[in-house]
Amino acid sequence: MITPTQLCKCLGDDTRLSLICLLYGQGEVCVCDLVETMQAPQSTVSRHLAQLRQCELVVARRQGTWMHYQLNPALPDWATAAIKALVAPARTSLNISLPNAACCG
Amino acid sequence: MITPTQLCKCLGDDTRLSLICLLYGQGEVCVCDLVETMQAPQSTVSRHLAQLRQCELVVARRQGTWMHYQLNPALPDWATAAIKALVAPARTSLNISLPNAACCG
DNA sequence: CTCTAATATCCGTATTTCCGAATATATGAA
DNA sequence: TTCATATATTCGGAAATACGGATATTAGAG
Repeated sequence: MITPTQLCKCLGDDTRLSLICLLYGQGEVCVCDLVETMQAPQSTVSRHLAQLRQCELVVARRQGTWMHYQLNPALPDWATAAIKALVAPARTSLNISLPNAACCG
Repeated sequence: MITPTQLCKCLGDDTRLSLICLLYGQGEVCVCDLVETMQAPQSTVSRHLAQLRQCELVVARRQGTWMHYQLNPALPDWATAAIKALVAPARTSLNISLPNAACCG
């Protein structure tokens, strides 16, 4: 189970917090869309997604060659509350819009 | 003004999150009490307090030789909400009780 | 099987962060 | 002024973290 310190460590990085912002309220998003929206190297995005998966902040589902990520719907309430408080100001300060949906249908 | 990434970085360390837990809901606490309660070297506590001050998560008031710290009462709402969500589980996972009040009256 | 696309992992390097002893600063008392 | 106490800062080294190109893995198509 994730601890508050671990949650904050995970969210205390622009790339990872951006990913969380892109996933929040979006259901599933595939990696190629995240890579394109963030304009970051694929290996960077994938590495940070792995870290978010390890902390169980996100869950992944494979569909053919694509991987679809979403926020873990089973997070503890305190984690959900903290993320909810952070997403709106993070979207502003990191200049996050909605994820593109160009790669997979 | 603090950003969500900076807030999370600040809280993503056991020592600093413990300090926030000790200050939360306590009004002012002086450094000597924080040092004694945390059983950490004075320089470590002071260094982390300086970092929290720099992010404006806490404010300090000098009274003679003592410094009294408290949570910044003027934090943005989103930061207050995030901290509020984290303090209870952090107190559990970091085993934080109330600060001692032994050193200054 | 081979080829291609999507994603994950590896690896060396650069940067950041943390630590705590030692030292510096600031204040009040004598 | 000198001394003692409380706190802050400095410093060098250790550990953790981030980066991104190169490579590996996985799955579907042909």
